[in-house]
Amino acid sequence: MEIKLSFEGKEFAVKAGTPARELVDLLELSEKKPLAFKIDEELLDLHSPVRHGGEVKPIFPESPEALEILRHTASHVLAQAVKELFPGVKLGIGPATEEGFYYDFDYDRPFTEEDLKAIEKKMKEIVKKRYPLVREELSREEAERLFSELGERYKLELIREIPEETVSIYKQDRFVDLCRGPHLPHTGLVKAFKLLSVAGAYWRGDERNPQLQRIYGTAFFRKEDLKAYLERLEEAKRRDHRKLGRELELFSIEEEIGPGLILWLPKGAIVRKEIEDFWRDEHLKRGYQLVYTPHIALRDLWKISGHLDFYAENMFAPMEIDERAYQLKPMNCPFHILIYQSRKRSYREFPIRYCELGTVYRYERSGVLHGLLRVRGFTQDDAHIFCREDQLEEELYKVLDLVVHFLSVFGFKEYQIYLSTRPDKYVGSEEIWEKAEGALRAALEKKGLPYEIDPGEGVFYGPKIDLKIRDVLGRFWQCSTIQVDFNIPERFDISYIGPDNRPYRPIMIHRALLGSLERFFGVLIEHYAGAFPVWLSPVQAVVMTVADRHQEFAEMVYAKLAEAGFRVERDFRNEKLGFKIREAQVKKVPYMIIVGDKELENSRITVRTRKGENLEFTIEEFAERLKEEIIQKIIW
RNA sequence: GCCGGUGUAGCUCAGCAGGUAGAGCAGUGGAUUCGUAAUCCACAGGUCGGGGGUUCGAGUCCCCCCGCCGGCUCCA
Repeated sequence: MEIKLSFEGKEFAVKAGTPARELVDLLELSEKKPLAFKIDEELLDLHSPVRHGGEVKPIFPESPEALEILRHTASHVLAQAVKELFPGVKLGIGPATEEGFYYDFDYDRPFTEEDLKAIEKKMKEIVKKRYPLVREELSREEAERLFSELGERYKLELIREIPEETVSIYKQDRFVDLCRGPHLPHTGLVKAFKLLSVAGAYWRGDERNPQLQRIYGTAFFRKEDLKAYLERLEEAKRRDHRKLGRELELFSIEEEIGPGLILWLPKGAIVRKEIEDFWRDEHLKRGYQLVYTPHIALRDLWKISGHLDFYAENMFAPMEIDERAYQLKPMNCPFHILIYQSRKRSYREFPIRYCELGTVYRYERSGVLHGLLRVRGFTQDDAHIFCREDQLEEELYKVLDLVVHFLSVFGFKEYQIYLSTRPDKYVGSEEIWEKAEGALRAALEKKGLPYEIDPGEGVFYGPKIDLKIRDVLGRFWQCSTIQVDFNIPERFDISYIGPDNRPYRPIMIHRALLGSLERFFGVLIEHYAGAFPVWLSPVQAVVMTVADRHQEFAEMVYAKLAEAGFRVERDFRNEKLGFKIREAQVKKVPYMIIVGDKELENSRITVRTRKGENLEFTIEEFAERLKEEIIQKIIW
């Protein structure tokens, strides 16, 4: 059978099953050395047979697809090295990932740091040998025989689940692996790689399965790229909110209090206060009503809401008071529902939007806790919107609009958006799910936000939109979530009176924009590397004297700024100026106001920014600048 | 929860093969009055995560527990 290919406007035909490497000469690419081809979106390495026609795109080391191929081959090199060094080791899987690659191994003792070094050394030898990768196709029986001879029980398990009759394997030197590919032509191209860590990982990600040892690494075509990546890791370490949180005295987590419970220190609390003020103002402006609700409620409330059926494993255990069981709240929704129900509602009131910075407690398994990003007690910037079905789309649009507004104020302009659809375990009719999913989709499209579908990942009570924000290092963090809920209105049997004087069931939207103040704060710290914009800075300016004789003037400068409402501190200590500047710099204070002889003389102040620029102002001019910067929420 | 690592002064860390703790920074006191990232001197500060055990003797060895770190599973 002939297969038609096109490349740069020219038409070619090859026999089905022709190895893709023959295309190199056919397309006259031997000079440029492609690593693989893409034929109509299907990635095909040089080892694989051409089976489908279409537009051919050669993949070179610079192509974005090439890294994935490189890393996949790197994982095979890793596996070969491990098998040679540790006979008896069993292979799991070894794919490329976003940032690198890993391979899972089953071995009778844990791998150590030293093992990693030895493995790396062995890998370098394998790379040096430039072993060609060879692809073979086997029948399922042949493959089963091969891998059972090799004692690869996990591979056998995989083979048994492959629907096709033939499977492919890749060989290099004496190493064989069940693999779909694609791979590099030979191991010699895996030049810049590094093993990073070992960690436990359950076979097939299921905690009922045995736990394997996963070795993580990364690989690039060029040494410079590897170096840049490792530097980025270092940079991420420097920005770690747990480290900065301690250094800048923003928050702390104390063993005596318990894991996952946050103390907001004064410097962190002021940042939170600014965020909260902004949040409340924006909500009130947009027709939200502010509410407050308790931290605990009778267990029965959680029965009605369904949380005990669907969410019990995430809730703190009940406590008994006056012979009645109470539980800490993991969510705010039941309370908002009861506020809704506190009197009869009319369609004229709609939409009703209740918002609350509500502190919730969720039991998270000990191993998942992480600084501010994953905690057991946190404050959601929560809101519940009650509306009619015909208002749903409009309300969702407004919520999206508000999210984008909020996030961009903090400097987050890029998002990954996921629309999660109906899961296996759900309440409500299929029809209503479809309607809600449609409304979410329409709102996203109207707002012009690109999104992906996350099938089956919705919460049991309704579909949702999750929004992940990209920080300066290119990492994504989930904060915002917008969920439609058809469960709770039903369970609480809430209603409103329509124009025809008959009761109707409202639809409820459940949404958090920043997600939780704790997590958002953690992300912000890392995003700004602790150097907050002026409006958020715990200390906006420090007035520092050069010598004691400048104190009087400095005190006046301080008083004026403090009276104007700025967060100013005094550093009149008997220390050298350089010392004071260093300290303010380390604390990431945006403005350092220097008062010495010169300033006294001409009644102006010298202002050093934390970026190192020197500016000169009258006090009034500087106050004006600060004010503007705060109002505009300027980021620098 | 699971696998691996780790836990010494507020912070960062040293403490070799078991002989009853050390540095820098921070803190306190003093001297210095010095203009853009660390002035000098002195002092104080630790039940070495907790409990049990081995030993004449344990920060160092063994066991149990707790926290933290890297992952897995889960998630705002």
